[in-house]
Amino acid sequence: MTRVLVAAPSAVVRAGLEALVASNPHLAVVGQVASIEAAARASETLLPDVVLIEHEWDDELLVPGLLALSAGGHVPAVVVLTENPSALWVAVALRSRVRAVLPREATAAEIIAAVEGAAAGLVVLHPDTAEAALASLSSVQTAAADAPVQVLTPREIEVLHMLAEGLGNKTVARRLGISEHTVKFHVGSIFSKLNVSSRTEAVTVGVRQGLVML
Amino acid sequence: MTRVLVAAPSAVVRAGLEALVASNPHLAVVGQVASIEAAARASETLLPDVVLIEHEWDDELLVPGLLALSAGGHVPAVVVLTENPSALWVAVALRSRVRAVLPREATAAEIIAAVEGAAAGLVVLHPDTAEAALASLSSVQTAAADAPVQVLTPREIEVLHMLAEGLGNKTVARRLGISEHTVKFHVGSIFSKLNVSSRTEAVTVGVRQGLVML
DNA sequence: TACCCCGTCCCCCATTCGGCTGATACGCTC
DNA sequence: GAGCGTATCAGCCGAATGGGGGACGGGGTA
Repeated sequence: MTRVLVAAPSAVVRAGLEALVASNPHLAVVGQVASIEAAARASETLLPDVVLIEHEWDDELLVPGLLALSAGGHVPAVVVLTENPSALWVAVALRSRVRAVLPREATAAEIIAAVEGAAAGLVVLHPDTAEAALASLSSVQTAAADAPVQVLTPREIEVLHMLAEGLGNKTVARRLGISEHTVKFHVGSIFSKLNVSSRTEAVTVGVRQGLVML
Repeated sequence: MTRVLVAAPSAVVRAGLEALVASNPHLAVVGQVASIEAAARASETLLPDVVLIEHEWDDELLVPGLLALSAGGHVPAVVVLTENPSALWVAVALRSRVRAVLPREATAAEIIAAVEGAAAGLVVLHPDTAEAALASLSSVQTAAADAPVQVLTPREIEVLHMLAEGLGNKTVARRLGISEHTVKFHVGSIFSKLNVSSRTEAVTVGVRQGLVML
């Protein structure tokens, strides 16, 4: 019997999830809480195998709670129902105890399967999410959406990597063994090719286009 | 009732998988075949929901068969048991109808969960595989590991998001309806909490720690 | 050869950034 | 009520950033 703890801010959603989970004879709901922080506390006494979390807002806000959930003596698997699971979020989540990420519109069968898979220690993802997440690792850019993928010269990519590390022009210059003026020139070229106007923006665009990986 | 077609070159393995699958009341084995090509043909008449494939050798040899399986009128989900699922193979497989990839040493509970997840249309992976696949996303992952993940205040996260967009302090100030001085204060707080010294570095660390998503 | 792109270097200059020392006010907890 | 954290505001200043301009060599291709 797999023990499930339901966490959702809305009582209606909690009731719905509990009914859905309890309909499966292999699963038992051992408790309901309103937040992931409460789930982390309740986890110590209820000892759930799986914590099923539904939440409303930014995925980032979930991170501290997930860490708290992984910090306790009893570490359950986590299933997250979220609005719009992005690839990067999934990558981060899987480094904690999150084992499944589903969109909130997931069907009953999907949620049941995700909970059971998570209980078995498997990673369960929605196809869209998985494809997006795994697409990032086939580093060869798959023609990013709008822009025809600006081609940076090898030197520019090298510089862009250092920008991503947060290095200043002077440090980049020392590391490449060239003058700071030249670095500024390269940075300027990157800006115009990526159609941005600040080094920080250049990094985000570079990451989005797969030019650099964090 | 989920209809499962078992494909494995070894009769012993087929029998084992059939027993394992049939032990679950939700699953029914509708047939056994010795190869993926045979599975593609049988799929047309047996109409399985899931094809459970166990195979011995290189994963790449499976690709033509997977394509055949996806080419027919009836397209089942596919669960693959393989020797050593590599990240790259997984990425490729998911673009066809493969929904689950497990090592051959997978436990009964894992296989059952994978079949059910695949039937529900979900992607199921073994943690090792998923981790390996997603590890490529972050080549230098030391930051998240050692640091106990500094918790930023909501306001700081808000500011960090705008930094990631490449906005300047002045623009952030206008957007938040606060003074530029206050923005600089928040940025400074972010720096010290994230232990960085430039806005660009703050963004990369924030992304790596899941505080912001690109 | 002439042309273009890449990489290198240089100057000037306005703007921005980051760090410093301060202050006020709100809400929470002890 | 005292203390702490969060959020707000202010001035100051040195350093870094970003955008102009022009110039030189080397490796390709037309």
